[in-house]
Amino acid sequence: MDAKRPRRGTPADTRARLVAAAAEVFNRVGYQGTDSNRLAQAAGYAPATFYNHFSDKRAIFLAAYEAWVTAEWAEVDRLVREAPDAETRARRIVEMTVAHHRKWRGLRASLRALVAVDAEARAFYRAQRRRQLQLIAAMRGPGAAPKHQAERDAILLLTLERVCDAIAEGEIRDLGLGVAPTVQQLRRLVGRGLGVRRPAGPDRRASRP
Amino acid sequence: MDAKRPRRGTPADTRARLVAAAAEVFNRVGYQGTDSNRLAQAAGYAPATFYNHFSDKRAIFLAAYEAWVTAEWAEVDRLVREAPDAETRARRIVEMTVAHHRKWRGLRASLRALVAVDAEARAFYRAQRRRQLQLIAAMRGPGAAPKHQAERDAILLLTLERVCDAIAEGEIRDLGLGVAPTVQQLRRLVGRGLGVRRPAGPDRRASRP
Amino acid sequence: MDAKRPRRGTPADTRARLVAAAAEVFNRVGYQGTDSNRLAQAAGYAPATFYNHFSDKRAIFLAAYEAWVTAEWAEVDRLVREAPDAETRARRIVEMTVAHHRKWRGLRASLRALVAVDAEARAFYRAQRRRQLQLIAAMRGPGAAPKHQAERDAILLLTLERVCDAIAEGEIRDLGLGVAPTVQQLRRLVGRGLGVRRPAGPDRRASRP
Amino acid sequence: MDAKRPRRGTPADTRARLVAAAAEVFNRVGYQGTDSNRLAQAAGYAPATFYNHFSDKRAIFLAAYEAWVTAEWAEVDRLVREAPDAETRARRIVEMTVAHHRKWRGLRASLRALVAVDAEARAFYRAQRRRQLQLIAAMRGPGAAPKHQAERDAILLLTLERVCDAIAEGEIRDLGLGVAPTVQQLRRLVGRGLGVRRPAGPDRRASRP
DNA sequence: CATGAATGAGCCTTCATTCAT
DNA sequence: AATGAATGAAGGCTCATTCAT
Repeated sequence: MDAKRPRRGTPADTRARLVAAAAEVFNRVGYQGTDSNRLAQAAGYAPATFYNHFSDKRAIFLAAYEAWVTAEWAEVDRLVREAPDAETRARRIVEMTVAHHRKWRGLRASLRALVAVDAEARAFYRAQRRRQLQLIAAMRGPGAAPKHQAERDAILLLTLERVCDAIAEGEIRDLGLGVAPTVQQLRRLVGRGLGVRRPAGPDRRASRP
Repeated sequence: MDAKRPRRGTPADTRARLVAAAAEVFNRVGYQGTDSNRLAQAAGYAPATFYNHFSDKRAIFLAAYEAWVTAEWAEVDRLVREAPDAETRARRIVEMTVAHHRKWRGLRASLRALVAVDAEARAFYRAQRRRQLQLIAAMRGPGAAPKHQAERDAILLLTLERVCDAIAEGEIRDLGLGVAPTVQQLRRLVGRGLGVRRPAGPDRRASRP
Repeated sequence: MDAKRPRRGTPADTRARLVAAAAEVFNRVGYQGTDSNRLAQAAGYAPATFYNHFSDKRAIFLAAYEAWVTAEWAEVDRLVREAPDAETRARRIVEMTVAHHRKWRGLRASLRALVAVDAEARAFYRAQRRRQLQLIAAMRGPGAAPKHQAERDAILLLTLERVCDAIAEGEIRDLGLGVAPTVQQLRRLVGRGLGVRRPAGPDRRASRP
Repeated sequence: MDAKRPRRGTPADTRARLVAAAAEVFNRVGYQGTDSNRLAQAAGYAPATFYNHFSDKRAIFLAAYEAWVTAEWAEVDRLVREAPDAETRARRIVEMTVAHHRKWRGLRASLRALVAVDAEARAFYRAQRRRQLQLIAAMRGPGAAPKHQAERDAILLLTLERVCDAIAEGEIRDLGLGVAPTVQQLRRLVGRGLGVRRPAGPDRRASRP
């Protein structure tokens, strides 16, 4: 686990190494499952070095979360811009979210636990959420929004997140459900939520009398 | 917070007092926010008494969770049976879920954190989840289920839970959204998910050609 | 250094053992020279036991100081009451003070250092000082006090203490001065300060024209 | 508190800046209340620079103490030489000592704590003390000294110091005593100790038969 | 069964000091 | 000489757990 001694780099390098190592450790063993000494060691540093860069464990956790959120958005943004049509866009968003949540499931779980208990973490988390909603609104583009569109968006976002967590954490599989159909349903929800007009087809709702 | 000395009752009484006190404490300060000595003290017992009834902190937490889930289900069950029609049923389920999540938001947050990290807690949680899905299936009644109905139900359940958590934790309010419209949307989702046939009306979907 | 495990006594016994051991350790290596773990170990206990009885190192230090001051006063009180005449009384007070300061010189040094830096320790110390001045006033008995008697008493008390510290710490000896003559001068000062009327004799002052 | 970067001067300049900054910091927060990194920073240097000039924290403390003692003596010397008569001299010595102790009370408190615990600091302190006693002897001038004059001088010096500390630290005030009367008594003691022959007057002692 | 003093392993943090530049 | 990032040993304190009563 311990990296080689990378003594004497720029502070920014050291900080980045600490954050990267911490993200990996938090993701693997959880926020409560480690301590600042181990995080330093995982990055190849001595305990005190940690405190030259972060005031405490929470601070590095929020830094790791921020890095993660930034990376995720950069990708969402790219996907949205490159998507040839709305349906592709919805599909890619779901795929990307599932992949991200799979990779960072431990970090995400720790995040929610911390948010529940720590006011500063909560504020930070809410700020990210607000930006996500703005991104969704931007995707839908200008135009007369139906009533309660903001609340609908929030519900969609929470659903996407929660179901992707359930997939990532193996909850869906453990319940004897299929991941592929679940993802398919998610795509439908996201497509509709973002305004995809679907053609008539083998859809349950469309075939109703 | 410390209860008066309730010493000497049946062991079952002691256990029940410990669980009740623990539920309250966990809900208030979180799983990580307390320790077994304090839990015993909160129930009016000495530290060692705790270990006469539970192997460790996780055990009492799961007991508290089980009690909570049992209570919630008893109420859901009653609501469902007493509801005069499907729409009322949906409304009551949402209201009850919001209320429960509001009251036990701290306990729920701790639960998810523990589930993410602890295999036994996870198994326990999954078992509860399975029973919830069975209950939903039972509500819809017998009959040919459309394709992927189980996955749809799971998504609905997760959405209901996650959005109720967001309401309970103040996330909706902090995002500048309305709780009432959010609840209204939830009712619609639950109503549809459970098979309510809605009359034509001022609904966006209904106005499609 | 470590005492045998005296497990399971009354809390008061444990506390008393901790205080006694701490007084000895503080006196030997100073307040800064030890830590709570070592204090517990010196009394034969585990680190955590310390914190069952004291909130921190300062708390046990003040407890040790209080015990010391109480013991010293009990002895002063006895000496004063048993002394057949004022001169004997003065002699005994000086002797006792020298002996006490010799025995507890390390503790006293730590006390002054702590008082300089810690407000609570200071308040505690001042309270003891006030009682000492009251005791001196009581010794002199009722009657018209000359002007500024309180200030004279305070100076006398500080002088007695400081010179006894100098004797106890070896400062007098290191300066090439005699301890016996120093003590003799102190006796004279204390005797006069407490109102002894000395007969004419081979005293410098008495021989003035 | 951090000084601007004064880099590059003679080593002696650097050393002097470090000592001056350290004296100020020690006086404010005590010897234990700071560390070598902060001392360097307070003087505007990097941590390692400290170790280019001093072997450890104790060394710079003793340097600061030496500078202080030197300054104090230079002033005492001047006062003594300029004083028109013995009474004025006594008054000025007391005033100066009070002022110095007021200004440097934190440094002095740390000094005594260190002297109690550290042999080298003790030796250094004793050397200064010896020179003070020589100065006092010189003040009194040549001539047949009464018996135990050296011990009397030491007691006088300790009394002066200790009472001035009590004034500087607010102990006198906290005990409900007057600073002015205390200073007045000190002047009397110093005047007599240094051989002032006081005229008959409203003094308690003078009224003796 | 209930007690409660005692435990010991270990987490969080600091600080005097070093070393490559 | 000055730097400043890095260090590692250790101090202060906590907590899940035990055991003799």
